Amino acid sequence: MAAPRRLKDELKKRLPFDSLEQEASLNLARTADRHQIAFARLFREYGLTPSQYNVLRILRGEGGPMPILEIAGRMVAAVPGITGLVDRLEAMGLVCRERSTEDRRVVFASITPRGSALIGRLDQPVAELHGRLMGHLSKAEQAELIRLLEKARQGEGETG
Amino acid sequence: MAAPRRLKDELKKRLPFDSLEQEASLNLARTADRHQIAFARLFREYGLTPSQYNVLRILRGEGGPMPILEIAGRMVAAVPGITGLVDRLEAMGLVCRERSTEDRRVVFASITPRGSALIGRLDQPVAELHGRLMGHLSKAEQAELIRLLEKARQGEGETG
DNA sequence: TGCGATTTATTGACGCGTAAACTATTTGCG
DNA sequence: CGCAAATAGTTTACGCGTCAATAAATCGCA
Repeated sequence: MAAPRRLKDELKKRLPFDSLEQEASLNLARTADRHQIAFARLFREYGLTPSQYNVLRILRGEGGPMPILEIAGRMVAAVPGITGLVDRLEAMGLVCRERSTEDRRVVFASITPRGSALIGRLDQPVAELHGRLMGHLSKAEQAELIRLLEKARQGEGETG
Repeated sequence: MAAPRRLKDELKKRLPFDSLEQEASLNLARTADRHQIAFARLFREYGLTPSQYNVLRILRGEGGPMPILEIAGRMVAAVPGITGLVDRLEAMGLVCRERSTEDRRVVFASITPRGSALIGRLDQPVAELHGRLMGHLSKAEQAELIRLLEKARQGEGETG
């Protein structure tokens, strides 16, 4: 896997502070982490984790029952994690499961009125937090940030 | 905690897609996640998790023994998590612990030669991955992205 | 000096993400 | 039809992050 011998191999110790790419990369990670923590705190006030909120948002957006794997597909999460997530949301009464009659392998989940009410109460605070975290960037800056982030996401599907 | 009654409360259902702030926020989260996954895959090839690599980098940068809490302080992680992290790294022989003689509450950790060798082997691939993830942005774009991310990090310490 | 508060670190409980193995159901191909 | 392959979901095992509680050592102040 390692690249064949290169001069750079000899120099790889004590680089000054690597590269602009690395600085951008680390800034991205750090900023996202900070923001994520702020959201996690908000959600916790309502008894939810970020993942749980995410599932509820997806289900509300869908409007009706949705195969569990499709929920997983819209999240960053891999397949197996979704099971326990839905388990807990079901135990809280925020979603419900039902097996498909057509294909009995498929399990649908949908948001309950109670779940809907809960994230409804979160809409306002969530919007305000988005505003607080990003609002001191001008609209032009936000648009440029979005453009750069989208571009930054295009360089990561090509090694696999 | 909820803001007093506003017209927006009545309108809060079925917003089109909220705001530019939200779009920026979600782009940030999504992009960082994708990149983080790419790094996690790389680290796993070397038997490390991102957090473990992070600890090793910090210890290498420090050069010598370092109080465990100071390691935690340089990471996103909260205090308690650092213990198990160092536990495992110690079990792998990549770091070692030693109690301070001056203040016997303090536990120092330092990187072992084996730990140093391991992340040394990672320097090149890590740099290459940074390059692959960010390299298709021009230098000017990277600099602008860094600026915007740093600015985006300034709006999140003020609620308490 | 002595006792409570603070600091440093650890432990335990819980939720999440990931990989690997497994079950149940459906599909496909001979 | 019948059995292998694919698909949907779950379970298990492990590592990490967070909170709450605890232990050990030190500090601080009467």
